[in-house]
Amino acid sequence: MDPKETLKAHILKTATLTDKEFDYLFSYFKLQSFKKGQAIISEGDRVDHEYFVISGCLKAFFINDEIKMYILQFAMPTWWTSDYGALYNHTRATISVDCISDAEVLCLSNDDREKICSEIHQAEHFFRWRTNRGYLASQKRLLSFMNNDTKARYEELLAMYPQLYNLVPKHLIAAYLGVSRETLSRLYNAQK
Amino acid sequence: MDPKETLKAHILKTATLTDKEFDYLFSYFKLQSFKKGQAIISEGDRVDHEYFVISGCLKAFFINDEIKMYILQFAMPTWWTSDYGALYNHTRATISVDCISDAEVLCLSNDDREKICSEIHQAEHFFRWRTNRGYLASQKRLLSFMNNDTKARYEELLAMYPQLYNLVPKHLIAAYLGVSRETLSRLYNAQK
DNA sequence: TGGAGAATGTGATGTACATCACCTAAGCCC
DNA sequence: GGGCTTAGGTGATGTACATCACATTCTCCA
Repeated sequence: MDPKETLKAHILKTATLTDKEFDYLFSYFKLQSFKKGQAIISEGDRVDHEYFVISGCLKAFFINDEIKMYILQFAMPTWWTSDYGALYNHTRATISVDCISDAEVLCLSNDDREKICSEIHQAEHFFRWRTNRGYLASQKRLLSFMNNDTKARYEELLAMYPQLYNLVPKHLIAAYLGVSRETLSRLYNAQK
Repeated sequence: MDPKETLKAHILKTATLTDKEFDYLFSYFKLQSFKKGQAIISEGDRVDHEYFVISGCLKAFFINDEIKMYILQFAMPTWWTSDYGALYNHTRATISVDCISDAEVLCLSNDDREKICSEIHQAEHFFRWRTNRGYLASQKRLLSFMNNDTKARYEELLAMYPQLYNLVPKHLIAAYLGVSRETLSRLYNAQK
């Protein structure tokens, strides 16, 4: 899993870039490694990077009342994550990101992204497409929230990302589904 | 509320276009008028346009089991709407759009948008920004769903769009909040 | 390797909401 | 303007889930 080749394959699915253009674009990314449990963005931080996952698994989450955690996204290889609200609006982080397992990520600063987008039309095209995917996924999840009960959402999640079942502790799956860990436990232990 | 000037002001907030470029871009939009109650997109339709609201109010909604309706978005002037999933993936509509009041909209086809985006870098920039806004709004709403109870979400909605209170029947507000009309009724009639 | 913290299971109880049933009042249309 | 449709209110009842409390098992690192 070469970081550069991983990103290249990912971008070229959507945009048409010459090798030279891609090399230029790639020069703005920095590779970073994190250990399991390590924080990448913490609530209150200044946020100026977004992250492209090369290996491992991150979570982007929100903590309410200093008590309850809600997971917005599990970020797996070739996924992007950050606190995009804070990133675009230049506000402090309300969403945190940390590592569920050891992870390697490519970092890109907000300023550099905007610079690349203004210099390379196809890069702007790529980022439009990427945001669009995120928007559709978010809308789909919102509908699923309104429309399905917890059990259906749990099965939907595991059908879509079977790896999660072994990779992620159950209380984090509950935090993604928006239910208590007790409820989730009872759900899949009800034998019938 | 001149349609052309409305769109122009909207786009120029984000992108830098010459008058000539804007005129060219605008030539791809078609103005359409609809009556209260009229459908713009119905479930099962082929979807190839998106809509920019000039006047009036639309709703984008999903109907489950032929019974329950969930509202994804109220679309007011200068908002964009469509079934974007169907539009981008060239599938049949699962989300419908219709008119809560008489409305005027500017229509843009998916093909024309992509053409404009590839021809005018700043147009691509605009549409990236626009999608980004939608993504952030959708994520915020998702968090609100997980984190807040119905009453808090109701107050949040009215604080953000006070016009809705008079413009939109209560059972549609309930369908946006994802609760039954009875529950919503009891909520704000509880005197305490 | 043993002990502490993390992850998970399970019972008892409370509550926010859905659902069904029925009622009233306000548009709207020939 | 009389009847019909749509919007909205309210009671009774059921249910999915939260919460609290406690027990058990796993994991990992000093």
